[in-house]
Amino acid sequence: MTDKTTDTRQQILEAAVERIMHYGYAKTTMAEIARDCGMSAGNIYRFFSSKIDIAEAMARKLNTEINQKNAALARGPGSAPDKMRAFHMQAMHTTFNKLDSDAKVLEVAEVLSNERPTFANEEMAQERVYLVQILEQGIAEGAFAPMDNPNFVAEMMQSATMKFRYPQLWSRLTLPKLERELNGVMDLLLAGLSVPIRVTESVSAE
Amino acid sequence: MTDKTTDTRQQILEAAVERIMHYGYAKTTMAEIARDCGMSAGNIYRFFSSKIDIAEAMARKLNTEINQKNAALARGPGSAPDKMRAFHMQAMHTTFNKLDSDAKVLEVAEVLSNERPTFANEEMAQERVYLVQILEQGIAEGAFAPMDNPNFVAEMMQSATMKFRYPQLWSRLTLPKLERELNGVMDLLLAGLSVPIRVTESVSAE
DNA sequence: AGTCTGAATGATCAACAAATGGTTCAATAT
DNA sequence: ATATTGAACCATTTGTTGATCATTCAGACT
Repeated sequence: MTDKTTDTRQQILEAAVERIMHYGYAKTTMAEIARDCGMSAGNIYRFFSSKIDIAEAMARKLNTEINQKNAALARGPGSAPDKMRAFHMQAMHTTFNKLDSDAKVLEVAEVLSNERPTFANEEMAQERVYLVQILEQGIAEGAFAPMDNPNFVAEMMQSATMKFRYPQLWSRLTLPKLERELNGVMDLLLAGLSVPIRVTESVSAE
Repeated sequence: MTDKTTDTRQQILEAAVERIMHYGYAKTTMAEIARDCGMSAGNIYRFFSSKIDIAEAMARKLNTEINQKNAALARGPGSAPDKMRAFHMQAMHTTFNKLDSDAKVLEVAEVLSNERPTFANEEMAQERVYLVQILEQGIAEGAFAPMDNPNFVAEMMQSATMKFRYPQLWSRLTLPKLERELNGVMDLLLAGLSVPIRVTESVSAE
């Protein structure tokens, strides 16, 4: 399990995280990471096929923590509507604080979304797993009306709360104002979930 | 009413629109606009206090048309929920087509949102006037539950549909996919509007 | 007086040169 | 054979210098 290869991969990743968090992605060079690990730059390519791959691995690691928090929340106690609200509130707070405290994370996020467009989609899909759990709990408890396709509804919840994902990119609102807005939007959405939804046939089905 | 000053202002604005639409904002110089009007660059400043002011006037003019379409839609026939859906669908289509057809408009929009941050807010507020009209019609007809503060609810509708305002900035979705998503979100929101909303007290009131 | 110009100013931009840094790979070490 | 290096390659970035352009304003024109 703990073979040398994964060990070295780990070491490289740690060195990269250290530097990237301190100096940023662009300012961190492969040569520096290599020096920190006592190897040559070329050798890194036996463990990661590119610099952006290191960033992706780093982001995956960070997201593991978030996913665990989300899993705990989805599985934990409380009514489904409360959990749904808390879920989105937590997501907003997490990104708000991350972007607020160190801009280095933002830089990595931007580079990743440019170079690895599918990565963000994966994360969204993962998040939906937990949203669907909450939705299903709500249906079972009678708080939400039954629905054909919980995953689609989860996607709609994500769409409707998009503004609160990258708060400081859209608006220069303060956290309290964002909280009030998100609560307002959640009021509407949760009310919507409590009622059987008349599904619209697409204007232009594809 | 038609004094010379406003005439000249109009002439400058038209010349600017012509050039900006053709060559873009950055590539259009004050000297060129002045030449088109048969005057010196310095003289423009007797009519507009800066280049960005010209762009703002231009955007105001464009938005007048949009506002008229919105007013017509809000006042026109149809049930409130249908109109609410059509309203947001129209907004999405308008920006999608604008950004798709000529990137020049996007450039002006970007410069404006940087240099005149309050301008976009004004537009949003104007749009809300029409949203409130639709909401009030819906309440009168019984399609929407009564609400304390229609303007706040209109704001929430705007927040929840933010993703569909600048479609190509967020996602690389095609128009049909965006339509389906927006319809899904509207299904949720309209269902929410049909039910009396339990208003949440802010987690951290400010 | 009120209008307008064109030169002066300073900030931003473009273009080109130099250096940097991601990536590859033939040679070397183990 | 496998692991590692370091020089070489080329794309991107950085630094520098010379325009260009928005903006101002002292004076000219009416």
